[in-house]
Amino acid sequence: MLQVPFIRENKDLVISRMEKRNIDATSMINDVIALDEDRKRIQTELDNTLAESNAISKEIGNLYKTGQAQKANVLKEKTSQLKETSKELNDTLNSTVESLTQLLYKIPNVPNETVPKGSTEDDNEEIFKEGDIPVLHDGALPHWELAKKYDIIDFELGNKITGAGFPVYKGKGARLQRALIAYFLDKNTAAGYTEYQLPLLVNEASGFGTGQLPDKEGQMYHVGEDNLYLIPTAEVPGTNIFRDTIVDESELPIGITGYTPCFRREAGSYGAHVRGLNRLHQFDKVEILRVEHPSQSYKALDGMVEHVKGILQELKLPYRILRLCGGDLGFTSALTFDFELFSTAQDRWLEISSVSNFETFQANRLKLRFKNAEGKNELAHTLNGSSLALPRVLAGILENYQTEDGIVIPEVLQPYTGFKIID
RNA sequence: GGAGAAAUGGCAGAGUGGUCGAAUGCGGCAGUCUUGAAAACUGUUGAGGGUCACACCUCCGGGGGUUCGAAUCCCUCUUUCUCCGCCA
Repeated sequence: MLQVPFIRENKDLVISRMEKRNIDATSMINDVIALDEDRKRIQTELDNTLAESNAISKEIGNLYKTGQAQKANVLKEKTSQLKETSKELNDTLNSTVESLTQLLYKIPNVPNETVPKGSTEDDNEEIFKEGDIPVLHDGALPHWELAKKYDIIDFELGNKITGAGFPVYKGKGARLQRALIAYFLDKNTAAGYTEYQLPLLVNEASGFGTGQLPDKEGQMYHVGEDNLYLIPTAEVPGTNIFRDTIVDESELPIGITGYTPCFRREAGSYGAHVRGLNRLHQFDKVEILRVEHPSQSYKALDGMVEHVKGILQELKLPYRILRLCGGDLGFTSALTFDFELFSTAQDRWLEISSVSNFETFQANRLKLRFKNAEGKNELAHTLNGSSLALPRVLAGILENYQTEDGIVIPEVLQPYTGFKIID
């Protein structure tokens, strides 16, 4: 959620940057400013009424103490009018604040100046590409065929137990998945991130804090009985660690990492592109999150990109990095880099990581602040990224590392799997 | 799930109708002293709105009510603790 003072002081900038998202924000921004002025005006009026009424109450107290009950009773009559006025003003204030808040919920984050204007993923800007695309032997298979051939992932079994999008990993498939999780966590902790194990169900306030609620609740599975949501990403419980907190400037930067399953309803996405591991309702992911001083957050974002690059280099997988265009940029993000892995057997790029700087957009909802050098409380910046999302990395390994003798395990993973080939 | 108790500032903990945004202790910060540190002493130390700055307003788990006036009384929700039940 954007800060009203920021909107007020940077009106033209906000409107022009929103054009990158193909949004004409003019009327929304004007409404925000107008509503905020209303709010201030009503608030002041209410404050004055309350001040008067407080003063009278104090006087009544004194009169009673000095035995002047008659005079006190006269004053009491006066307050009933004030009470009525303040009640009305309070109602007006509440509805104004509510309108303002509802409007602010609808306004996405201001894109960074480097975000290209664009409407679809075709307008994303490729900024880096690395890794050799392997030449596969004749009869190379897509990962869902490989999964069946080597009996390491059973999609039909998942259908039976739960439904589509809940695969069952078996034997070396399960072990490879566990190896990847351990490997990612080790890489992240070696880079200074503190490992966390987080709740997989979150309450409304948490969903609100990171921006999933109120508008995107259809993406999450909801447990109605207890009004809890299954997490779509570790970003939600991980970032909400810091909800309603004021950290000391010396504690920054904060880096945490965590492995969690992720649950996404993915309503409405069906078709050829969701075959196999490409799009699931339940998948595993290792996430990295940072809380940064505003002056350091873009440097930190670059650092996260470099970190993820390092992992993909070690895995020797072909990948590219995209700078997302305004149209593809998430609601809460100011700048996002997507990592895509080339799936050789499918001949297409698969998104495996998304690294974003949210600036103060989440912090404002979370009330995540730090005490700055002047002793003032200031909103911190939050960032996060996948490091990495499991299924598509697994798909990429299966497809890119397949040989006629079986699937070779990348060298860095062998200490984790305990085997060198799936055959 | 049943019965009871509780929720106050970073922490501990007073406060049961008016001058309480809140005693006191610890912690934090600044200063005095010291070569430096510790100790001791002195001062300072919640958040938000509002203002050029003051004033002023709101907040004692959340919401509602009683009252001229609520941290304090009533209702309700949530959470925590204790006992019982169940249980990985």
